[in-house]
Amino acid sequence: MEGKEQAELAHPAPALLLPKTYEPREVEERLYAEWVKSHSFEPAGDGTPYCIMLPPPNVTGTLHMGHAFQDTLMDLLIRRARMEGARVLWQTGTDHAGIATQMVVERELEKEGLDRVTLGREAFLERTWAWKEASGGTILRQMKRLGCSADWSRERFTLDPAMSRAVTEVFIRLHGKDLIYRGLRLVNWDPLLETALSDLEVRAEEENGTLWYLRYPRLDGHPPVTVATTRPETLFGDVALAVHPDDERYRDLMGKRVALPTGGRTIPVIADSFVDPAFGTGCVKITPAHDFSDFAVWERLHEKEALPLFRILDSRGRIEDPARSPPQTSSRDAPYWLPAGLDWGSPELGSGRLVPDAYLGLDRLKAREHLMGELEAAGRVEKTEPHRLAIPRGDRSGAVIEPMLTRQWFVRTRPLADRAVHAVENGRTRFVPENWTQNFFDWMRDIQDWCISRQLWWGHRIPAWCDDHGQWYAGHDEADVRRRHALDSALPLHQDPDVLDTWFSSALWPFATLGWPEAVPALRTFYPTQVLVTGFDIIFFWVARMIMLGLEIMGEVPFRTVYVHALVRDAEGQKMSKSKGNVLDPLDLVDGIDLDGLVRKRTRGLLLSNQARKIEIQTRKEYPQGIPAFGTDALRFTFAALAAPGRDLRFDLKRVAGYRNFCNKLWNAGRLVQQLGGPPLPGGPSPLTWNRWIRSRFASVCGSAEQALAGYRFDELAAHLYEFTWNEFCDWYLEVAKYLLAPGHLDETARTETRSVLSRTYAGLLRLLHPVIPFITEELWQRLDWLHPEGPGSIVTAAAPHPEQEDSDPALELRIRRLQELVMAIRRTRSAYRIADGKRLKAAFVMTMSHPGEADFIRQEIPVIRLLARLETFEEMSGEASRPDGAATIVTPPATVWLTLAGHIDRVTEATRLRQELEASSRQKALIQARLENPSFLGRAPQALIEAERARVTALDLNCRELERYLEELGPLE
RNA sequence: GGGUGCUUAGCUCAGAUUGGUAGAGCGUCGCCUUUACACGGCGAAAGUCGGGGGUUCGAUUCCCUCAGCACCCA
Repeated sequence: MEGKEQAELAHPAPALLLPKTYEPREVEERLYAEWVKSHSFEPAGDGTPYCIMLPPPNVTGTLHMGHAFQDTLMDLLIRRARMEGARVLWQTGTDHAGIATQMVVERELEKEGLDRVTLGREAFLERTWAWKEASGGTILRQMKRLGCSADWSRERFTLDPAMSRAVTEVFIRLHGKDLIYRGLRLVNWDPLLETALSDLEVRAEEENGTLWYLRYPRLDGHPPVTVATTRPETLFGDVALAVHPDDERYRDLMGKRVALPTGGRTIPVIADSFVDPAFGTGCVKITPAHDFSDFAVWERLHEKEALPLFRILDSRGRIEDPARSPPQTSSRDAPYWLPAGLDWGSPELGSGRLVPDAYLGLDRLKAREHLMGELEAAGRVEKTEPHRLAIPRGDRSGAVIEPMLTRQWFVRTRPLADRAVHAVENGRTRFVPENWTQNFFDWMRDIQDWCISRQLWWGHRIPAWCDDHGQWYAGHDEADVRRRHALDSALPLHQDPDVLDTWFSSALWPFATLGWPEAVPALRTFYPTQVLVTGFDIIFFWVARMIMLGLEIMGEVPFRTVYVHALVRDAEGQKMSKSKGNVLDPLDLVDGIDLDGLVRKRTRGLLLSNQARKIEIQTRKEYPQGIPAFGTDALRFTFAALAAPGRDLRFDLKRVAGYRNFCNKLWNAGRLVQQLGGPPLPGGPSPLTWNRWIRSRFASVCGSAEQALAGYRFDELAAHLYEFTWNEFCDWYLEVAKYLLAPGHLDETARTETRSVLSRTYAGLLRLLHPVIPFITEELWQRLDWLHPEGPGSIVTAAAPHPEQEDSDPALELRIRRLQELVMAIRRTRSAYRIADGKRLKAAFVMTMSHPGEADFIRQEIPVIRLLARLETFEEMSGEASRPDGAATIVTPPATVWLTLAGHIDRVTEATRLRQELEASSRQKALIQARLENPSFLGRAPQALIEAERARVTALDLNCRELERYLEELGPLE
């Protein structure tokens, strides 16, 4: 850079100077567009591959705080890796979210007076695709506002043709290895959505229910037996009563038959130790098609006891009678099983009528009411009592889930889970924090087969065809099926109408997005990926399944590390939810929102008006001013700072304000650098104390940052960056630099050197901060382009700063720390006497006995100490000197200072101040002395510790004696 | 019922693979329009580290136990 320009830099024209306050909004949109335009986010170079898979958000989704948090952490890792020179891919895309999306479109249809059945499958799917094209990109657009540096050119959607091919191929392979099978089993059935759900899509909450005690008449003339149930309406599906084998009360009942309380059908009484004799009457009804534990009993005993199995609810949860019209499902075979010798006409099955006419077609709850009325009237109800029970509800629809007997497709998880467990045991994948490993093992050891068929239309159609004998074949299409299985072209085949669980395709995300089954370079380069960043709530939904299928299909785990983060909650620790009205939209924190806008947003679409009122009141109280615009960087820094290991994190708006201030601080440091900084010269240790010090501190913070990142401690990373930037660089170095660079304090060489170190350190700091706060650092980087003469360019691809060994100077750091303590002690004293900062005081000092060697250093730094402690003079006195009149005494390790306070000093304040310090010191001294007098301590504590404690006592003792001396000099207080 | 985690300053949270001196942000209080920044500067107050017991020379940290809270599984 030319000398003339340099001079201008030191005194930039006002127009060129940065504005006083950082204004994020304009900066962010402009810079993001530039980044995308210059392909900054696409893999480049030939460095080590580094890949993160974005957990694909639902196409129906909008960005919530959890996403924003997660996205920030991923972007931080990605940006840092890019600056390390890695070949970086952040794979992005969305998930088709079968149920959620279908619900959205069905609701739209409903408004038009249509429904999907009248529309037909083809038209419905067309409609859904149209919706996806129009509205499916919301969440990805929002991610861009957060600065996410994903490779948008590689965006994928789980229903893309290429993804579908991968899904089909995996299905065919697993089916061929008998890892996918079709089975008659109980599944969780959502009667509102009319589909099966996996265990994980069901939430059980305790609700108030009733326990009904029903009388089942005995056929042997004894009084009826009483059975307690929470689901009386399922009695039409009863196939037995069960008691505990050791239950003496029912000894004479075992093996006998009883009648149902209505309808007259008879069932046997069987013994099984699963029955809890303490629950109800100790005798329970067995309804295997509608209860998971009853089904387990049936599986154990149906052969021995000749128990049939049939269901009495249809897909919408209405009573049906399998004896009259054997039930149909969407698949080709019926969900029932009859033992040899029984058919629907047998008397044991009600001679063709399991269910009385009056109940047919009634919804299950209606049927319950009706039935209880009837039984009450017939004297079949002994009593009812209130009962708390866990009610399962679909996490999408909220409907009460029915355990329902259906035929579905399942993944045989046992062998896959075993390999996944091995992979984690062998460290091929590790969890961070580690304690999730145990959680993962526990679930994997107990894993149930995974029901992957869904009775929906929106999704990957199951690539399986059935012939008329119930034989199933998998293939890419019908022709492929015939070819693979050598089937005659005349054989009629019907494709399964169902689709696959969305999570099935999500499980293939890590390799399908990279191009599998094609052996493309991206797949070779980026699989397995480095790290998966995810919440613990989907470890089982997604993480475990990706590991299982990754191992099965690719022969290798999909990621080396699983970083499990906490879930974001509101400031009170409540889960954020629309119905609670405590949701924060991350973009409202970025751009700000006024109070009315916020209220409108939170109450829109709520069903209950009193709920809306409550939320409005609460919102107006909590955010009387609405939410100010904090900018993306402030939000990102907050997320990083909150990312301590743990299960949940409370999100407090005040934190964001604090980090907005931090950004502004950094910005204004830039203003000062703009005024004082000079062209950065090639490195090498500086001859000047403060320059050497800041370089040493910078090296140290670079090291700490590296270490924090390696351990995924984003909170520590944020703390280190914050601390260095504000409390070291700004508070000390910039203050000193201002002084040093003022005219007349340094010779030309030293000036140039100092201006260089100032610029070099600030530029390094920007690079260190960039992964966390990309926008402001890029803006500063570009506006202060002379900071990086090696080329204009964007900070996105600048090199990450690393600790430079030659910069590190721990001895100097220690000296400066003592100097800082001296300065702070003087400031404390000033503050104790309420001296205005503007007032310059005179001070004198004598070096303390314990640090005579520091004298030269302190002498040399007298001008800086005068500046920092706001002293007019700071003169050394000889060791024998005594306190000047009207001076306060300050005792610090390197020196004792007399601060002239003419007019301010008063003996009471002074004595109090000194006495307090003396008390603190002697308390500490006594504590350590006691320890040193304890023979067990001397005998057993490590020698180094003992030495250190002795040294401390000596220092404290010196300190105390000094203080005592000056107290004495003050004389007695009257 | 089984399991996991949490309890540290007024609030929100670090710290515990390695036991010895308790940390941050916000808030509070005092002083200050010092020409980078009032989204600022300087300073201060504030903690029996949930209760009890044990191990240890020494426990906020390790072990046991109790209480409260949260979540997961049945």
